[in-house]
Order: sequence, then structure tokens, then C-alpha cells
Amino acid sequence: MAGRVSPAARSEAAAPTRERLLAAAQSLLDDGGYGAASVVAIAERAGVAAGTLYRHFASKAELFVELFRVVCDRELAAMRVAAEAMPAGSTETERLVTVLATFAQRALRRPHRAWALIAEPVDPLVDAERLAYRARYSALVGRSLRAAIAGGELPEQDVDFTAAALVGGCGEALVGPLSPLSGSTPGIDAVLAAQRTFVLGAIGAIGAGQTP
Amino acid sequence: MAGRVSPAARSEAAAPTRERLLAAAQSLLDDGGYGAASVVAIAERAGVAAGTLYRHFASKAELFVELFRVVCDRELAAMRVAAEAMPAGSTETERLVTVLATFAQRALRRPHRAWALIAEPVDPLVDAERLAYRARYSALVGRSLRAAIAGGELPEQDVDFTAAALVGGCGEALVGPLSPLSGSTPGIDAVLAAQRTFVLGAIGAIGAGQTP
DNA sequence: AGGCTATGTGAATCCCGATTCACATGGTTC
DNA sequence: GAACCATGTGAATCGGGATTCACATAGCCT
Repeated sequence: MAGRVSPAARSEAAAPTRERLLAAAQSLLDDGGYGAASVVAIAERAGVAAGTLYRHFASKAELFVELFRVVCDRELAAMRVAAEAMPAGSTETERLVTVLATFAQRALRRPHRAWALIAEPVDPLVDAERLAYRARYSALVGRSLRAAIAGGELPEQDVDFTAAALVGGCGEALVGPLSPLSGSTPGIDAVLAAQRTFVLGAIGAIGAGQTP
Repeated sequence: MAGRVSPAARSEAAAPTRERLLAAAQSLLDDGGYGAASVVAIAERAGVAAGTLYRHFASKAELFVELFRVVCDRELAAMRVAAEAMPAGSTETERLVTVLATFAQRALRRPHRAWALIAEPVDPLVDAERLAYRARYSALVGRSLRAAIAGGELPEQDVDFTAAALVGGCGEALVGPLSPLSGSTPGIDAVLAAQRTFVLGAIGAIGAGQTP
């Protein structure tokens, strides 16, 4: 194997083939969905022949499993970072709202990727990976929710249902076919405001006037 | 799965071929999703040869467009009926909650069908049909929501977002991979109760806060 | 050099499901 | 009964995309 490329050398042309394949698959996913990400298209965008993909992955599905894993980890990390970056005195409720707002912002910025991560069915193997991501995401929301309830900030409720419904509701409203973005396209800020109101109500925080 | 043939399908043998094909496609959809509904499988279940399907439909996609149309109409009708069957003095909010509860009950009873109607991507042609269904369903919810707001029962809010998020949230929590049903399986009643709490909170019916 | 391995190539092949089509069959009309 | 039409048949065909494989090429080791 040739000498390792230093972190500085980020250029695609210089990256190892395996990384280029993953990057190519992601960019295809980002702008055309899974349907546009055929093996030939991926190889082409990575600048290699189709057969080369199989030197690095046992199958197309395995490539996507790895890709989803990487992308999902990045998403989750971004949400956790946002929650932890909040001012010291923040309430648990504020943290929860921030996590969901972060999700919303990222989804709005890359709708196609969000759709692929959240809903687009692909391969059974890959689906399992996405399911795991959703479960972890839902767990993250559920944890915040439980903390807020334990702290007396929010009323008792079915945490699992609420968390799943929040994930689903935000996902649907933000990236689904009914998305405010695919149509009249109101400003992103308006969508985020509506999302915030919805979340606050759904978790039972209305009227209390939590306004970070 | 529940009984493979509904009472209506008891006379399948006698029904015209076109109807048998639609019924076969629906039953395949109900217990195996779109993936299980190949042309050959549909024809087989309908008791005809594959080629016969093309005597009645221009393509597989057109068969499903028609099927989705029929099924969606039935779902929407059930919700409207439930809303209209309420006692005279009912509030608009109660009507709205009933519409969503009806959706939830039906989805819980036939999860696979609900998934197919709500989320499973299939064919571009068919997708358009499903999109139309979701839009109509969201519109139904939105109408109730507007009525309740106009009547002063609920606070002002972004109706379109709330409606879409409710549809998505209930769909996700009820039929998605995170469904409470696929796993620990709590009682249906518990799920419906949680759903009700979630809906009431999300529409702002819990606090007295009129202007968020 | 000779051999060995890792990697790359891309046309050929395989797979699978939708679609077609040449060939029935039964009913209707003249 | 001949012509015609609607309907049914199922093997053959078609198409698109994943996967394989025989054949390079480059580094590396002794």
C-alpha cells in the first residue's frame, strides 16, 4: 500500500480509492437519492472502473452500510455538541428544543440527505443501519425528555411515544413530500419557528414561556 | 397476518377479473408490501396468467394508481364519518382529535397497509397518488385545526406545519420502524392514549396560552 | 530477474421482474 | 359457419443494474 495521505491532503484526487468511493456515493445520495447512486455512477464519480468498487466493498449494500454509519454518527455528534454548547444555566427543556432545532436546521440545509437518512427505503441491509440511526436519535430525544420530566420542567408522559412522534413529525414536516420547502417555500426561519412551537406544545411545555 | 381474504373477497372467484386483480394486489400489499407485489404474484393470487393483467391495465403502475386511489378514498371517508358522527355539542378540537384517533386506530389495525399508504416509496406514478392522499389527509386535519382556532378553542399557529407534523408524527410513531408495536408491544389502548396526549399538546390544547 | 500481492479495468455475464406476443377460446352478429 | 371481438395464456423477450472475471500494472521482497 502506498504511503498514507496526510490529513492536509484533502483533495479527492489524492484520497485513497476507498474514501473516494464513499465520497462519491455520498454526493450522489445528496443530490439524487439512492436511486441515482448506481454502482456505475459511483465508480464514475470516484474516477475508477465499476469493478474497482468490489476491491473495497463486498457489495454495494456494504458500501452504503458504512456510508450511513459515518453520516449518522456525524449527525448525532452535531446534535450532541449543540446541546452541550448551551450556557450553563440552561434548562433541560431548552436543551431538548435545541437538539431538535439542530436536527431541523441540518435537515433543511440538506433535504435530500435528510430524506435518505430518515425515510428512503433502500436495501434491507442499509435499512437496518438507518433504523439504528433513528433509534439512537429517538433515544437522544428521549433522554432529554426524561431529564426534563425528572427535573419537574415537563409533565409526565409516554416518553417513547413522544420521542418517536417528535422524530417522525419533524422529519415528515421538514423533509417529507409535504415539506413546506417543496412548494410555497416560506423562509427557513418561519419553518424553524413553527417547528419550535410544535415541539414545545407536544412535550407539554406551552404557556410556561420557556424562551432561551 | 390476519385472514388472507376479507369477507368482500369471498366471492373472488365470481368477481370480474379486473376486480380480482385489484383485490389480489391489495392483499399482497397488505401482507408483504410493494416489494412482494410483483406482476406474477398478483396474477397468481388473482388466479390468472401474468399477461392477463395487461388486458385490464396499461401497466403495473396504473394498476397501483387505481388501487391507491380506492384505498385512500376509503380511509379518508372513514375519518370524515367518524368526525361527523360525533355528538352535536362537540367542540372542533374534539372533532380534530377524533379524526386523528381514527387514523391511529386504522393504522394500528393494518400496519403494513398504513405503511404502504403513508411512506413506502414505490413507483413515481404511484408516489404521486400517495402524495395526493397525504395532502388530502393533511388538509382534513388542517381544516379541523383552522376551525378550532377560528372558534377560539386553540391558539394561533402555523396550521400547515402543525398539520403536516401531526400526520408525520402519528404515522411515524404508529407504523414506522420505531413503532411501539414493533418491539415491546404495549396495549393498543396505551398507544392511543399516548397519541391523544401528544396531539392535544401539539395543537396547543393543554395550556390556556392563546398567543404563543 | 522472478515471483508475489494489491489494486485497477471494463466488457461479459447474471439476475430478476416487467412487458410483449403469437396462439387459444368462447360468445355475438350477420 | 365465417368474421369478429373480448378475454385469457404463458413462454419468450427486454431492460436495467449488480456482480464477476480474465487480463493488466505497479510496488515490493529475496
